[in-house]
Amino acid sequence: MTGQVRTVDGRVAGRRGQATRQKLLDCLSEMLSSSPYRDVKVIDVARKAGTSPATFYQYFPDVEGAVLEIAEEVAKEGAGLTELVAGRPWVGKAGWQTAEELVEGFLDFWRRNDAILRVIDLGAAEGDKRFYKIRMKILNSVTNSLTDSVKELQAKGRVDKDISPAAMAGSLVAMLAAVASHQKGFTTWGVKQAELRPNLALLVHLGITGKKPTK
Amino acid sequence: MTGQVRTVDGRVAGRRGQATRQKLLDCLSEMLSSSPYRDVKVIDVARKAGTSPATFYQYFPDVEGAVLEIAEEVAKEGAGLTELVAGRPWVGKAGWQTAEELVEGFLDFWRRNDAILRVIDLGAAEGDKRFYKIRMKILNSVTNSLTDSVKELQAKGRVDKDISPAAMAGSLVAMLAAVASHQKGFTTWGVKQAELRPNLALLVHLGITGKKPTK
DNA sequence: ACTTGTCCTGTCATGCCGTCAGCTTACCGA
DNA sequence: TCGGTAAGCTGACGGCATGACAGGACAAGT
Repeated sequence: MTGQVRTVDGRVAGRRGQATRQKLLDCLSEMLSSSPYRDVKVIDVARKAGTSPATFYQYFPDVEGAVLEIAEEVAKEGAGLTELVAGRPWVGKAGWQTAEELVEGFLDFWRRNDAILRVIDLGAAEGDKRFYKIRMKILNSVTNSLTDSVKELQAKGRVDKDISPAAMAGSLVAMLAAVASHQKGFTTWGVKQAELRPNLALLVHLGITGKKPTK
Repeated sequence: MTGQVRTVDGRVAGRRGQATRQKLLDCLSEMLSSSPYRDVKVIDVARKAGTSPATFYQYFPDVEGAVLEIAEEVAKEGAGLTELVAGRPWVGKAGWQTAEELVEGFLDFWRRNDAILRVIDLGAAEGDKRFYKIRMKILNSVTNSLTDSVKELQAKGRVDKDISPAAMAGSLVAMLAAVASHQKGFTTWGVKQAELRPNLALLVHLGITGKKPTK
């Protein structure tokens, strides 16, 4: 498990090579934000990076391979989302704040990386295991924390025994992800961000604790 | 607004032509279920339909054009989802049943059409207005009904005034759509359908009425 | 059989894909 | 300073999908 970056044909990449590789990744990332995934061509990425298509194929097997690379990076960042839930309280005013900050943090993360997350989502929905795994990695950080929170509340008798912590957490996280990826849609449809976030927080709070929050 | 089906070059299609066209749509539909959208090629669709690529281009400008066609059909079917909410009660046991049936109906609809809905979702998320419009058409049928339900309950004083009906309905519908499109994901992850549906119904009920259901 | 209009396909220019051999560049030890 | 070696890059090529066109096949009416 060395951090060795290798080319497709097995050579180890040096300083220059890594720079080129990174530049290709950056350009691909940018292209994903500005044009449909389906239309992203190797030749365009290469041109944008000021290199040739052949160079691209030295570092990545194909476009999807490069996308997976970017996705892994985002997944690493996403692991930090656990902080939004782990060890936070779910009672009283503090509980409401937990819900609010979770929503806030989640939506921001999604907006920062929306292009690549869209592609991950599609790949996962289409049944590609690699993308599915990455999606899990990102969402699990929050889902698992939320699942634990529910279990804890159940143990204390504050939440009904008959709800499934995993299903509840998964549903809520799926909701956050879906709303996040259609944020623009909501706004053009007439729902303002200012209305959206409190509502999501309310739903999260209701789902986890089963009670209305005390603001 | 005649129902006239036309070829790309303007001629009206006859019986035989319409049959060919429909066959191409069917084959495309099938291909979308079995392979990633990105990899669907005109030549494959044509081969599967027992015809030539040139024929495909007589009826559709490109793959996306044909996909939009299929999407419109699904949107028409989706309009019927209003029935799951319109005029249904949200109090007592009947309220719980409304929530359950909504979840059930929604998930079934999604599973029946998951391939095309995935593509619509992607197109919408990528900012394509045509796909966005279609997505709205499908989701609005439910969202608007739910929005009305919330407004009604607010008018009766049964729901807090400070929640935005549109944001709440939109969030819940987005959740249903997201969970639906990752149904397989949930199951391979260890959450059973039998757990998932009641949880979703619970969340819907909580979101709309603000109260736990009486089962 | 002939005509007319619909329907399909063979073919072609174009452009992207993915690979390879071979050239250039950087690093290093003598 | 000077090769030697490995990293890094690219031109060029066969292969395939695209999208356009003209012309052949076919059904229906006369």
